[in-house]
Amino acid sequence: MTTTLTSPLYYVNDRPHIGSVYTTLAVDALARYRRQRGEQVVFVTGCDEHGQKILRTAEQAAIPPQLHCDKISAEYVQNWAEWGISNDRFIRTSDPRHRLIVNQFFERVQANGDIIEGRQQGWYCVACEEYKDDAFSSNNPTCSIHQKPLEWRDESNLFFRLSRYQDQINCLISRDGFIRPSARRREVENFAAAGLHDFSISRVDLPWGIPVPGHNNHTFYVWFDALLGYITALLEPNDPPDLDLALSRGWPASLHIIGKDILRFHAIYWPAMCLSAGIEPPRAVFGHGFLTREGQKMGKSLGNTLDPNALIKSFGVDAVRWYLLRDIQFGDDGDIQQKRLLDLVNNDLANTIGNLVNRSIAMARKWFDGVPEPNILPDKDHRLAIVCVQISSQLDSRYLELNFRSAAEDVLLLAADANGFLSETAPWSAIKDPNNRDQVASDLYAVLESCRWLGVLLYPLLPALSIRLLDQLAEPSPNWETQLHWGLLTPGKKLAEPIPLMQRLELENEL
RNA sequence: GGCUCGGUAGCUCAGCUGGUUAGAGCACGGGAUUCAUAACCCCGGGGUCGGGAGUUCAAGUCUCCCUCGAGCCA
Repeated sequence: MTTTLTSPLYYVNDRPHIGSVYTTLAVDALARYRRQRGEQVVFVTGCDEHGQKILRTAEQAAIPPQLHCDKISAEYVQNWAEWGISNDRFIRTSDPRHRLIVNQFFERVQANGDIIEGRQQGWYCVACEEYKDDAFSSNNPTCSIHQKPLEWRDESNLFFRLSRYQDQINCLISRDGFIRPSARRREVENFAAAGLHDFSISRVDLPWGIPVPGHNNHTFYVWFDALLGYITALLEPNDPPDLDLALSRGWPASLHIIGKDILRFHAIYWPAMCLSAGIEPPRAVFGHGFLTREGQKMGKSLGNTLDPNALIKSFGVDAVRWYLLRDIQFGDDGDIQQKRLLDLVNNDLANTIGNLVNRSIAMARKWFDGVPEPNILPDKDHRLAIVCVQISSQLDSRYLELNFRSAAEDVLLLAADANGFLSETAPWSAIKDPNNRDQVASDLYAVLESCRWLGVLLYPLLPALSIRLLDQLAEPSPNWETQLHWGLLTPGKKLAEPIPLMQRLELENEL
């Protein structure tokens, strides 16, 4: 049984920005969690490369569109590598195999009688790649999102008969857990309740797209082919481009994680397309919120965008990843604040967790030359053992809810408990009396074992830091199925000198 | 214009089906400690829960009106 998780396929109109990093980090955390829980995960990401907007961008740069796409998608690939993203697939919709999958899919939809010819008239926003229904009143129509003039279009297109799926879509979107978070469900329901209209799936005289079989001059509308990228992506590297084969590799997707702006495409259009082709719709769609920066929308015109590369350079991957997942309720909008990023990273990662590991190993080395070996190992009733087990079981429901914030807080609780335990037992005082040596050994063992749990539990949120932590305990595996048992840390084992897990960040210059 | 979501300590937010003196983290102030990355631990100040009216023995929690913010649809 395969679990397919997807990020959006990012539009290559522009370089990767913090918003796509955010989404992808979240999918990554979930994917890592699911893998640790023993699931066979296919984590899909990639690029959406067709459409008029891409063509124009390439024209402006005076390069062929394919070259433009190659450049931008290469940046994405490199970016995800730098951020440590564990995607299993990276699909590009200009991939030749994708074209054949789209054709096969289209044949099925057409065979089902859901493709009709029609005439599309209206004001079109190239930036949105969408017709705007509300522009007729104005005599100088502009796109409310992009503040750019709309273009009048009057062309005969192919339409997908979305209207036939009204009932099935109503039923699907009212299903509990299909649209998440549930707060966004109503919005989609209202849209559907207003009546679903057929939508055009082809463009005329737009060379940068996949040709529609049997219809000269027509290429597929970007969205039609882009969504299908989720299925093409399931093909393994040497698979022939066969739709059924692709589907057998992990369809239906367990979850599409996307920004709230494209919820409608994923919750209505896409499932209807699947139904038409006789394919099961995705199981669920999660629309997360948008990020602002210091209280302001980010945008190129405002000149306040955050460059992902600059973030890595200034703070490092762990710090940014922690901050985004830890401080912003996944689903809600969130505000990125530099001071808060520094505060939280320093408090949580450097002080609470990093220092705990550091002091524990230092004590163990100083007095026991490694992991202590008490006469009786602390057992499952030890207060820290109870906390470890309780928190790890709680984490399952956190990830089920995609509540990364609470997951992070839970893990933090364990570190705080271990710190509190150290203050209470004060090994540094107790050790002065030789009679206490065995008790100190036992206490320190419990703390080190808790550190090991910390490392394991932290893995989905902070894979790099998790591995660094476990390395210092000479316990390399973050596997949740095998490692979440109390007492696996080998007594008597030598430990190397601890290295701070996370350097405290200094407030240098504003980003 | 219709609809959705939100407005709780300086900041980010918890507060389930209404019920003891409204909570957490960060920030801030004080204390304790020295194993540790001046880290950890303890204590504290700080909120008329956006505003108003109503229902109720009792409302941050329900109803209505207003206001502000984000968004969907026209």
